[in-house]
Amino acid sequence: MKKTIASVKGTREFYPEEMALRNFIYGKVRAASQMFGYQEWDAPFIETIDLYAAKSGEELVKKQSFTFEDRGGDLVTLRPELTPSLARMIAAKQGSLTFPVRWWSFGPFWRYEQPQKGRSREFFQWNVDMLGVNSPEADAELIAIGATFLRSVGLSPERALIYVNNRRLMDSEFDALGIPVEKRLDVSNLVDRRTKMEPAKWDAYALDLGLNQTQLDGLKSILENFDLWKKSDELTRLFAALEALGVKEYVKFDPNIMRGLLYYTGTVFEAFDVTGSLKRAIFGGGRYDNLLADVGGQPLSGVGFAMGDVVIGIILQEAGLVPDFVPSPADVLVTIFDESFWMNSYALARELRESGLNVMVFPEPAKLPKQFKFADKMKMKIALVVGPDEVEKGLVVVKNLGSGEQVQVRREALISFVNETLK
RNA sequence: GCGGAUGUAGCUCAAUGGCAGAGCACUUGACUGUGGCUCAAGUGGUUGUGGGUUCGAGCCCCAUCAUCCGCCCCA
Repeated sequence: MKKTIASVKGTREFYPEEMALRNFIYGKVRAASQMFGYQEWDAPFIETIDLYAAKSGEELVKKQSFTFEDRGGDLVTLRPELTPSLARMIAAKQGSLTFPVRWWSFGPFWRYEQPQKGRSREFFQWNVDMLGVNSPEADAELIAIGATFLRSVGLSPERALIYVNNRRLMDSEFDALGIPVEKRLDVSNLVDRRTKMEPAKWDAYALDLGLNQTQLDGLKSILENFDLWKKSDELTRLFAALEALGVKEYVKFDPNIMRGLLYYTGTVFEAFDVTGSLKRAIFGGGRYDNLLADVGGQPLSGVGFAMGDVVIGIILQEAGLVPDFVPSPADVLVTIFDESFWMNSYALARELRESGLNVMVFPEPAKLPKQFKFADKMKMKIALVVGPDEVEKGLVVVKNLGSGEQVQVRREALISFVNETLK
């Protein structure tokens, strides 16, 4: 190992190959968002710690945020999530914005966690939100955007599913069991852990939280009742809308989906890779009714979801859904025959560029085999040679690097010939 | 914060406590106007770092750093 200064723990370096994956995801995310008429926006990457202290969980603020003192002595934080910034920005212009607001964003976030598979300290996240409409149909639209994205990257419903539940439905079920309001958070965590714990231990944990045996049995029957949604008007309307939107096959009701965030009040949903080894959610979101009022705005209901780039990137790669990496964005290499023809090649490259082609010229005279080898490694499609014979006769050699065929073309016909070859 | 594993050439990895190696990649040549295939030669190392044990450490011991996997947490 040479002595090099290491990158910061938990960050990722984007070599061109990784950058291509990031841009692939960004392109699909943008397409899905824009297809539904959402506007792109962004917030500051650094915020005061107070913004998160108000509403985000204590764990997030105290242990998982990159927080430091600026030169003026204020505590600032690299943003760990976007929603508080969204709430502030909406609240600040609440009187002048045209509602419903439909916004999407894709940008960097930081969380000081232990890096492992599917999780890094610096990552990109897609956020999509609609504010100003409170209806199951609006919830369905957000879910449809997520499903549209999954479909667009080639993840079929056999591969990825969105599980849906509703906080209000669960609350009324918990009421019926006589589970008091102050135990809701504990029960919520309990439900979240059900798939991670052995059944006997989970039972013991439940009783330990203060549930009695009748409540435990009742809870279990709720969590195993996949027809429970029929009791909820909201979910009945949600599924009708999902069918009309053409994404119903991606969505399943699951009473076990709770989501940790405190601010969700109605519909909640999470997408998972059904077959893969990765147990982490692809994206997740839900309806939040109180967020705007909590940051000082007028009460305003919203619904949204977020997707990190790390998990979806791994899934797409493992599923072979990432397009082949093309090293060079240029299709054409102009070789330099020798020093006396150097400027000749530069001028030829310029001429081709001005016609709209992406053209790379070898940077200096070198042996032709070396230049061809370079073009081959960069997976370029065409190499051009202008040597003494060609200049004398007004020709250019066009070599098709895929087939190996090469022909001499009159210089005046070069651009149309190259364009034809590239088709 | 806790636990497990791994650090040797640019990459993937070998090497009973006894001369630090292979494949791929790279450079050159076979081939002075043509890449992929083949063959040959060559370049490339403070074995993550710092200590210790030993006649002798890539290997054993201690510490430390980094990476990976899992737990916790997951807004």
